[in-house]
This record gives sequence, structure tokens and C-alpha cells, in this order.
Amino acid sequence: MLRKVDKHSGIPAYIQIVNMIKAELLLGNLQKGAQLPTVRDLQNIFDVNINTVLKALEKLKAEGYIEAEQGVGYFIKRDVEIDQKIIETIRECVSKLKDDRIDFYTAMLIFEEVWKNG
Amino acid sequence: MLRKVDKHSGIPAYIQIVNMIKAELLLGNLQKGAQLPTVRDLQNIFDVNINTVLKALEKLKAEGYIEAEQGVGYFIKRDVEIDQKIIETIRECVSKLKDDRIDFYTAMLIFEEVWKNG
DNA sequence: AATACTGTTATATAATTATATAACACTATT
DNA sequence: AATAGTGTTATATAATTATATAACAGTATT
Repeated sequence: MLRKVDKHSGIPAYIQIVNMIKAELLLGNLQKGAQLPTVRDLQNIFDVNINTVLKALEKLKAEGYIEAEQGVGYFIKRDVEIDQKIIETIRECVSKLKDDRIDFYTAMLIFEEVWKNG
Repeated sequence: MLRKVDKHSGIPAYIQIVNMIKAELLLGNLQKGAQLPTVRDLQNIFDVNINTVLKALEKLKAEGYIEAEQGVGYFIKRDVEIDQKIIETIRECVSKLKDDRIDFYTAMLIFEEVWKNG
């Protein structure tokens, strides 16, 4: 689900936008051929300047995820394959962590550290 | 474990440094009273400019995690409590995901999206 | 006292990120 | 043909992030 960018996270807005759209692709919420909201709508959805939206779309285009049709819109270029088992693994983990009342940021810190120095 | 900053991740270096040190605190690898490497050593460890190190340390100090002794060094101010069960949950999840050959970035994207729109 | 190690402050410079704003170009509808 | 909706390009401005470099100030050791 596309949502407002977090302007206090320290992570550049255009990176957050790229990440959100990639996540939609991975979860199958955006599939090949689907049309993205218009650039000006995305501007409102993410609550950023139009140039910031374009920077994100340009990156996604360069990576082959989307393509633009001048005067028409942006479209998803290809599906991103992902094993449903992986999503289920993550869902279960997130569920457990939320039960333990841990916040997202802390979870991410531990997740990254464990991943890189297991 | 403190390691080089990823200069291509898009995430500001000083934020990465703050996150790495916080992760060490959460995992108990850095405990109350422990001394951090010197500012100039940290500069080499993270492979950034001294001002970038100071910016990160300043943030950690402002948040109460560390304190400075002029002419002596930086020290951990307090332990960060965290249920070991949480760490175990994350370890297991990471282990499963690595078995499935998924890369860190993709895992994080799904993790964040599932967390925020379960 | 001198030295070598700490943290601290300062200045200048550059690249990156983000905003505001305007105009242009293509497509589809009226 | 005119219009309204798309994407596209451009300019100016500001804040943030990061670097290089130098000097200063406190602490502990010799």
C-alpha cells in the first residue's frame, strides 16, 4: 500500500518511494501491465514534490521495473517472482514481534545486525 | 560488529553509524561503562570523515546512549534492555530466509511492508 | 615539563536531496 | 479544433550530508 513518506526517518524520500513500489511488486499488489497513479497523484500520495516523484520513477525505470508512455501514464513492466513461503515466514515473524510489543525500528536494527553478523 | 558504511545504499552514513551502534547495544555487545573506539579509529572503521563520526556520536549522546569525557573517550551510558526471546525470533526468521536464498534488501522490503500493512 | 593520546571546534568546499514554480509535449476525449 | 489529462523539461533556491584540513583543549603518561 502506497503511503506518505516519513520525512524524519533520515532516509531520502525518493528511496522510500522506490522501496514502497518495489514492495508492492514483491507482494503481487502491482502486476505486469498495471498503471500507476499519475505523477501528480503520486505527489499527493507520498506528500513530496513532483521532482522527487520523478527521481524515484526514473530509478525504477532504469532498473527495468516500470516504463513510461508519454501523455498516458506509467506502467508495470514485469512481474517480480517471489516464493510465497518467504512472505509467510516474514508474516509469522512480524506477528510474533508485534505480540512482544517491539517497535519497528528496533526490530529492523536487530534484523540487520543478525543478518550481517549471524 | 562495527563495519564499513555502505556508501551506495542511499542511507546517510551518520544514520548507518547510529544504527550500528544501537544494534550493538540491543544485542548486548556493548554494555554500560564500555569505551568506544577513539573518534579517529571510528573514522577508519566506518570509512568516513571525522565530522560524520562526530555527527553520529552527537545524535547518540543527545538520545542518552553515550557520553563523552574530554581527553579520555566515549563511553556507553546505559544498557538497553531487550527480551532475548525477541532476538531468538529474529534469528530463526533470518535463518529461514537465508535458507531460501533471499537477499537482505528484498527481505527488508517485504518485512517493512508486512509490518506497516499486515 | 614534555609528550602523546584523547575529544572539540572551526572553515571552506562539494555533492546530494528536496522544494517551488513554470512551461512544454504528447494522447485521448469532447 | 479545442480541451483536459497525461508525462517531460527547466530554472532557481535551500537544506542536508559529507569531505578535507587545521587548530585548539583536556587527560594521562613519560
